[in-house]
Amino acid sequence: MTFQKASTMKDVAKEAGVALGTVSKVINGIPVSEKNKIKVENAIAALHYEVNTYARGLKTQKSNLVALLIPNTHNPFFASFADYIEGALYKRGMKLLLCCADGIPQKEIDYLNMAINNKVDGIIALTYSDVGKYIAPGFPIVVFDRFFENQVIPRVASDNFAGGCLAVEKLLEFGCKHPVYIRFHSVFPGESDKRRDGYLYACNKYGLEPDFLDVVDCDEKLTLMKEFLDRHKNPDGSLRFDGVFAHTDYHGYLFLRLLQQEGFRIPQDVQIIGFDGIYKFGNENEELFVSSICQPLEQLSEKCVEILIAQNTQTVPSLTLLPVEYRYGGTTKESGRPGSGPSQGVKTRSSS
Amino acid sequence: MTFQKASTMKDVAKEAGVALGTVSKVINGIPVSEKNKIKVENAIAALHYEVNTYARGLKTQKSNLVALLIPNTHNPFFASFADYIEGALYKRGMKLLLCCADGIPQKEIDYLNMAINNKVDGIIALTYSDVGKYIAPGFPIVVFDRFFENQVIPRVASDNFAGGCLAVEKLLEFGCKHPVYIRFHSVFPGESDKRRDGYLYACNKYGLEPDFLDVVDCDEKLTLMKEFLDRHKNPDGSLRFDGVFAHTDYHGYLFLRLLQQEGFRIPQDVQIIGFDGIYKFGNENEELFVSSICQPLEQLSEKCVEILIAQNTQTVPSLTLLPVEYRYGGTTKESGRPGSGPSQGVKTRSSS
DNA sequence: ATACATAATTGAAACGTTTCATATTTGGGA
DNA sequence: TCCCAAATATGAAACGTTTCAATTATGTAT
Repeated sequence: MTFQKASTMKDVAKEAGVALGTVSKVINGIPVSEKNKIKVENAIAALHYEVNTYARGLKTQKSNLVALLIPNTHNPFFASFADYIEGALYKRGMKLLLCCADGIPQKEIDYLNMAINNKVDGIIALTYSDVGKYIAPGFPIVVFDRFFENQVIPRVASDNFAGGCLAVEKLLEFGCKHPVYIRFHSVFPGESDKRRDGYLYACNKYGLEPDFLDVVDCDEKLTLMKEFLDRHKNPDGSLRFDGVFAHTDYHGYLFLRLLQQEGFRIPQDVQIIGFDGIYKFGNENEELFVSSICQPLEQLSEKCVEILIAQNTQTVPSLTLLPVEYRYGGTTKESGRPGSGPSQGVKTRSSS
Repeated sequence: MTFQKASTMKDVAKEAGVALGTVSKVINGIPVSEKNKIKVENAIAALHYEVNTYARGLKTQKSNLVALLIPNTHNPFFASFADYIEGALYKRGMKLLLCCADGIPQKEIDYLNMAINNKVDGIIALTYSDVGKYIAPGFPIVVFDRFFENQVIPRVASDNFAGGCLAVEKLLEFGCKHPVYIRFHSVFPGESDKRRDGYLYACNKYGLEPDFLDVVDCDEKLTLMKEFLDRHKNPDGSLRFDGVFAHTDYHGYLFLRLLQQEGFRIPQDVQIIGFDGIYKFGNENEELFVSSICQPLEQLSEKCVEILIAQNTQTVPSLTLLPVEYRYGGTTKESGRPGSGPSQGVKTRSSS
């Protein structure tokens, strides 16, 4: 268990009494006579030989390293995404370089260059800037949840449009007559813009009047929500809407609190459906913050890795959409759930 | 912006009309005549030269890579820790290899070896197994929040003992007469065990009878809590405790819900203080889940990186404790806060 | 103008792999 | 026993850096 001097393939070759090339073959699983294979394996064990990643990388120009470029891991959505990506890579013997660019375009570009310098085999990006513009054509990359002009780069995302429809349909199913949509969006376009399209489509389909708050994200979210709320109050104090489709669970949760502060009961007076499927404490056996259109984050992550790797050997679809699903989170009037809490079993992920 | 053929130092030397060694000096910031410096810089720019990490690593045996070995990033505590570590490394021009071992000892050891094989410059570990046993003496490593026999490895943690005391003192300050302690612990020892010691010490100091639920973590947390609760009910249905110090915010939150389900009001009937300082949606401008003894996670992360790097050149303290602080999270009766919510400004981290 | 100390530059060697053209071994058939 | 094709083994070259001993340029004092 000591790593005193770090033995090399040359040492192994000498110890085993074979040539360098033979050792290389054994290490890389290339057929070799049984006799020599055993000699080499014994020598490797005896010397605690470990492949030197740098020497190998220098020759092969492969690293088994993938850079994940995301804004941060404080946000539970990104955090879980990172975890699933890590797992998907680990299964394949690959490693994850974590790059948190805080959503700052310049930092995203810096990281991109750093990753390329470090000879990563590929990049999975959830960025605000159009990273495609800074990547050599053909360099393996997958973009998650974002939409850019450059159609060349493969993208993976949830079916946000279907999610927007589903949110409306669920609200209608649970008895809503007037679902509104609330959104604070980034200045950069993204796949999630389709949630709005889905909402609008569903409104049209079911003969509803679209009604929404859709502004650029800012620090005055509460003020804007309050104004929206006030605009929708009848003279008698009642509301002119009874359902909310929030662009994200977080927005839904903010609105939930505001409504509660104003004395409205959730879900009795107003039902809320968010988007993402964020669990409290990041624990999938916990409650959701709000009823939600849940993104299949684990499958999305798996897909990202799959497509990243596949593009080395084949052409991959330029857009892959995975289906979303509605899940109860306490803010909807589901039949059989009179506002009661969810599961009782409390399994925890490793906790601090 | 094309990376056609990836030029080398030799190309740069030729282009600039200088020797290889001169190019190397310019790249590594070693003094060179102004004239040559300019020639080389121009050539580098002209050829879009980028250092090859593998060639460099092969010579220097340095990678500027640090492995972070944690259970996962779903848990917001670990997720934020990872983010801060990433930031602290980025500031120093270093990169983060993210290793999520799910708290499985064998996986932790596997990752450890992988990291060493990949010639990381150091490891920051938040593990369950005693990784020190699998590391060559002298290999740069910092252990966060864990306590192992092997005193040789530098450890960083919050002052858990002081935190345990502080929790009791705060509960007393807010009017509690009988604070209990709730904990579901790992089978592995850790620095956080000191929270219990702090609780006991404070009980003794203030003449209180210690009273706690302290069992190994399992899936029956709710059942055990319910039993604990029932054991502490008076014949009239009132409780024999009025304050709870929960080992983590999560445990505090579970107990909070249970108490609420049983009809107790928080904080009027029972006050709760957790530990960690977990924000909803990982957003530090959001609410805490419960009032909490907060770990200074950003400073802790910075300290980990600092100590990891320092040990290359100097002896570092074997244990570094950082102070914790109490923060209001809605589950305590603070003067001036009659159960009202916290801040109104809603700044968000980059959100999906 | 010369000598000498100092500063700057040079390029071969080495880091530990993989690759591949060449050499050696193997064993089955005559 | 001998030959030959097929299978296996060999080790030099190359990957792109850094390092360092040797060389050359520079500038100062005489």
